[in-house]
Amino acid sequence: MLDDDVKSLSKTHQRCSSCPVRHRAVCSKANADELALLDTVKFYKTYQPGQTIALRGDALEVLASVVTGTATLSQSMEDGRTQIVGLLLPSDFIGRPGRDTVAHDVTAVTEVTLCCFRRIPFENLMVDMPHVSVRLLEMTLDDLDAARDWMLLLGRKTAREKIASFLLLIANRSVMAGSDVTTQGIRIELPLSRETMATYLGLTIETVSRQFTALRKDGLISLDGTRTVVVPNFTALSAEVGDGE
Amino acid sequence: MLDDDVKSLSKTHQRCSSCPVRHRAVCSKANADELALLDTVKFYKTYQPGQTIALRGDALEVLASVVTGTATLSQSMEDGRTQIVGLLLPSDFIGRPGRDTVAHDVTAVTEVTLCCFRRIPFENLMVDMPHVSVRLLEMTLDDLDAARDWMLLLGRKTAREKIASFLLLIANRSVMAGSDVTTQGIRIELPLSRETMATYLGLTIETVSRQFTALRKDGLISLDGTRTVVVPNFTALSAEVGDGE
DNA sequence: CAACCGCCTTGACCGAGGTCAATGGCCGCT
DNA sequence: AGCGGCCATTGACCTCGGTCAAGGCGGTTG
Repeated sequence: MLDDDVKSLSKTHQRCSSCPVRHRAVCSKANADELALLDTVKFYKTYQPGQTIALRGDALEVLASVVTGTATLSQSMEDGRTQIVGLLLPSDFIGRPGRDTVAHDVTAVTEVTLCCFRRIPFENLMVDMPHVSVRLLEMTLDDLDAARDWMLLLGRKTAREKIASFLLLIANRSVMAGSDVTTQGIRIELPLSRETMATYLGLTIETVSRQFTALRKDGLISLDGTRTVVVPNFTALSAEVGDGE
Repeated sequence: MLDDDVKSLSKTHQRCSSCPVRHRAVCSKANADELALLDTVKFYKTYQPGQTIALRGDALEVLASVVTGTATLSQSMEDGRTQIVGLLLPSDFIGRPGRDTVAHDVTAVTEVTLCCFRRIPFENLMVDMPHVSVRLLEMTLDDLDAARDWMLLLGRKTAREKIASFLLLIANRSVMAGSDVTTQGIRIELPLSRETMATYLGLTIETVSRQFTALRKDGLISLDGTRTVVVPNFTALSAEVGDGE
């Protein structure tokens, strides 16, 4: 994973103390000693939008935390049908200790910066970093819950419910990140194109588009350009999701 | 979780040495000391087919390994639409250390026997059982992979592909468990009713039924009663799955 | 042995969402 | 300004799988 031949990537080393995901990533519970250990094996890499970060079946040499940007985890069939099985956002962890191949394709959506650890040294250090392994188990359990919630969406929700669920997911996140909440409503930037959303939601691009216009005509959202959505009434949109949030 | 008031459950204590899942469950890497620790907090419980083992939102007081039988993990919407998000088979682990509520409904499909651990003592013991925590992380990562594979099935596969995938899943498992492989083909017992399969595959019961007859008419399977399937040509059925197995 | 019940199958119909194709905006480039 | 590329939207049509409804089959009960 993490192809070394790519021209566009930069390698820098940053202080953990100024890291934007210091308090949420796999290292969030690490003490000073543990951070010092991590520091000995970590390095940064940057990927451009659309760039492949890793392919299913590749040798798994590097584990990483997302520092900035958005990436996708996806799974494909031979005929090209593909399903995004996870969104990777800042603080999310990529790769699995104890495995030697990559399980899913990883692709950069925006520009992505990773904080990387070579796998073998990281695994060896894990026994000396109990807070890191505990945090990793915790994050993996969270990912598992998220994956299972998404299974309900993929298997049972209608197109409209899928779009509403997705918008609320992004809205919740961007509110947490401290974005625009005005009297006009909540203003959110979509990190994904229509096509990527479709791949995430198990829909086609046309259906995504049609549902956006349907929600707009029903007054549940308004669009400012193609990537900015204003949600005037959060509760009204929540009612479209189908389940109890 | 694990309702204590139910009449039909039995509580026994068994020797780990004769446990059928000793080499695959969360305790599989435990040494003698660790097993002795587990022994101090473990007890058995049995549930009848259809019985609820735990409900989403319940206080999570007990963690458990499935010893025998089949159970489902499921997620429901207010209007009753439900999706099975995981199958629990012998050696699978239920519950998550570090959480205090149940995340998904757990239901017995067949008679189920669990090897239970009270959560708090188990969590406290975890620090003294490194092999158990490592194994738990490993199993959780496997579950996550399985969940993500299932997302591809739910989001992108046709009804026929879903059924074929499911049959191969069960076939693979029953071959591993050492079941009937004759010159007539592989004989498999379905652990689930049509309805439960439908809930697992994101289909309706009618569609499941129709696809079974379609596969039968195409000579890919033959049915012996309603719960026994014979697969004469494993490779031919594999071709119906759509992806590279 | 008839009545019943749970589960499965089959048929007729319908509709949500996929497919195919044309059109429209936005932006950078010359 | 004009052109071309990319992405999004819209429309017309079709199909897969859902819905509704009617049996069928096997096992159990009186």
